[in-house]
Amino acid sequence: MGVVGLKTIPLSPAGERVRGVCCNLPRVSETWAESRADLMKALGDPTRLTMVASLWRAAAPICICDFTAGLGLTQPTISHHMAKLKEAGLVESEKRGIWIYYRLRDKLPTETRELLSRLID
Amino acid sequence: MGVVGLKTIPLSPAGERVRGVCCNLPRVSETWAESRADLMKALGDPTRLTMVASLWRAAAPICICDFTAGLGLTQPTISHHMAKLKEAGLVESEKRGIWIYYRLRDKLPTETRELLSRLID
DNA sequence: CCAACCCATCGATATTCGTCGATGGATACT
DNA sequence: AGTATCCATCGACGAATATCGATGGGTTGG
Repeated sequence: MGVVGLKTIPLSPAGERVRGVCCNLPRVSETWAESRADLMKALGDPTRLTMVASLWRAAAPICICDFTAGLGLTQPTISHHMAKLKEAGLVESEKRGIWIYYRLRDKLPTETRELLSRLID
Repeated sequence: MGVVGLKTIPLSPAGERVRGVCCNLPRVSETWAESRADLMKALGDPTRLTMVASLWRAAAPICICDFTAGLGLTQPTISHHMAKLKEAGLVESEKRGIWIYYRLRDKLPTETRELLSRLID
């Protein structure tokens, strides 16, 4: 439970595999795979990736209307994507007057931050 | 074309935004977003991410049947996921006898390799 | 030659996803 | 008060996706 992997080493007379015998996989944590896949999924859409890259590079926080103007998409669509980014823990928001300012999350985990750095820079 | 971004800087008397005026976004290449999002999408599934991590850590190449045994999924399903990884340029295969051995692509782009390193290690 | 194994592909199905229009709440300008 | 702007949410719809069973082509061992 929690780890995927299996069985014993495959055998063979001449170093070849044996029919019907599948060999052991490196152990990979299921919870790790779940959570990281969720992050990748959040970044797995061109619109969302563009938004993240914009926030990554932006000096000042950005509003929904800015994205709506910049990418050729409707306001509900941008809002929907932003909600996904927020749900993935990548983005935080702050309401000021009429606007809601979005920025990359301040307390981003180091791994995530470095991953974004590799991805965007 | 090819770049998303826009317009002029927003103005305000007291440093605040002006209604109806959306400000400029940092420039993000569309082709970049498309291709990177495709990569993220390939990694955006727990099963595929587990397979990639296994291949990343594996000393020797792995067969479909190994994954079929290790993850609780059908052979067509594993084969389907592997095809997506190959289509994303992450994986290459070599047929030897009955088996088809899969491994992480040898000539993986440096960016991609470093990204996988940040993601998995 | 036949049986067993490995694998890709096809067809089908249920679910998720991206997008839009419509609606309504909140805030601010006149 | 009335109007305009910003935004989240809802409902809907088509497209993409993950999964399976069935099928068939290769390859090997008996």
